[in-house]
Amino acid sequence: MSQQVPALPDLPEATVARLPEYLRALHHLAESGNDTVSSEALAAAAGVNSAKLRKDLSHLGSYGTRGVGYDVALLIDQIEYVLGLTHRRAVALVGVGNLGHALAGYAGFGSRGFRIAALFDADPGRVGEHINGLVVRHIDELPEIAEAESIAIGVIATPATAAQSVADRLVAAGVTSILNFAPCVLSVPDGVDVRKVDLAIELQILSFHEHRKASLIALPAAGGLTALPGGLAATGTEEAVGS
Amino acid sequence: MSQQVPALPDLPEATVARLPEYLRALHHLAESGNDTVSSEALAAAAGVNSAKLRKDLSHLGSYGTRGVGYDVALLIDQIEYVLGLTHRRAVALVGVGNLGHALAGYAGFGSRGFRIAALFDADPGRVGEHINGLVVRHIDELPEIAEAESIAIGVIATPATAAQSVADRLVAAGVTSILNFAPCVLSVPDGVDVRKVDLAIELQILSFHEHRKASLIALPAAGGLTALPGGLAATGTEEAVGS
DNA sequence: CGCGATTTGTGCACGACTTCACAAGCGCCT
DNA sequence: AGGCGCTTGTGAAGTCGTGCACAAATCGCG
Repeated sequence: MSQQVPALPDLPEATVARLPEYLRALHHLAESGNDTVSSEALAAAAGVNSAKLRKDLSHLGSYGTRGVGYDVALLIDQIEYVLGLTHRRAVALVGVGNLGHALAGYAGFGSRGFRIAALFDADPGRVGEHINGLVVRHIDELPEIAEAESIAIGVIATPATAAQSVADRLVAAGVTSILNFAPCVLSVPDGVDVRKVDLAIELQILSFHEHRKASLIALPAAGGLTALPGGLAATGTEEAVGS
Repeated sequence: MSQQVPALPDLPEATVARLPEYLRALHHLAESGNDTVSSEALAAAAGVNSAKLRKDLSHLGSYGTRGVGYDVALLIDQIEYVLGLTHRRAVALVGVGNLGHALAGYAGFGSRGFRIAALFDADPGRVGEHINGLVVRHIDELPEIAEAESIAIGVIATPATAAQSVADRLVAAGVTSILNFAPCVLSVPDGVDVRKVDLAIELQILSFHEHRKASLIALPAAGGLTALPGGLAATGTEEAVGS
């Protein structure tokens, strides 16, 4: 018939979340001159288990060669295709305060498939400011610019109080994916994806582990000993990069 | 007989990751003058399912009242205790570039249990700079300052090339939790926790969903299309969002 | 040409997390 | 006091993700 390759396999979310990590590791390997890589080596570079990596890659059709490994360049193409990175996606950044300023200047976006196509803010005092070669527009201009630049992804870096309203305006302007840095829950229509990054939450999670570690030390090996699975004590045989 | 408060229950990781979200929602409710809240209402405010919320809270001893709900103030205390937020934790921030600068000025840390106690950079040109009331120190000073300030949490906002070396120095200085913004895998000894935030990865995950949505629209019901490796056909069939 | 070394792809069992559904508990009203 | 409505806490079932272990496939070499 016509096509062999499935258009876009339904990938497990967990796999999707790891593909970018593999991609980064692969680019690194390619720059180091590697043509092929084994699942073991790539897994180590990406900080995961090799079986998991093979299963992840198998979901997207598997282009490895048994006894040899994966072709680095081919795998890069594969993953970039699946992630939709075959062209640069235009991104709108709303909120040019402290964090937004930094995001606007972050080189990592440009080098990994994205182009910040427009900056917006609601504060007239900020409109007109030049950042990294872009001029800050007023948020009222969002609809036209989103249309003109084919923007489908928006980043919210405003205070939490403004975030929902900005999200609504982004959606109205045709944005269907939002990355939210504001510490609040956004409600959006079906079909719009939201991912959230909350810096304080990350620290609070670490704080929990600090607290737990401290309390474990405070309570020596006395009575309880509880349900600590097997001998988590001193397993010298550690090799995987922990995380 | 003796202990009223369970030392520290073993919480599922997924639960730990949601507790900060509940906490934020609770603070919001408290400011709005609510004394009690039902699991349904709190779940909505935190963006989760109410059964999940109840199960999460039940893990930490459950202080709800049937027929009424949860006491907001009590629950805040409970969660803050479990997360180890009963005192402000000192944080060291390494790397005062684009992103580090923004993080140093981010008010959300201060208002949610953390105190940025020191800024470090390796670039002598940056040492001495004042940011938000703090002076940037050279990274060589890390050991003494970490000791003096009892710093157990470190944030890495350096380029990827420097991140592993910074992590090693943080660990050597007694840091046991690291929040890593550099796009690379860190390897650390057992007992040290690492969390990673990669801004480009978040966008790439959104990009995948964009790609999938676009391909679903492009393919009404038909089978596959899409050329793969050899061609990487520059599919001009991408969205046109504004329609 | 066949053999052994190597590495992928995957069936399967296990564990973690989610969701449903409901009994048990609590306060309020009569 | 007793019943009723509301809400929590949780058993149980279902879903998802992980990791092991091994057969299948490929390459290099004698």
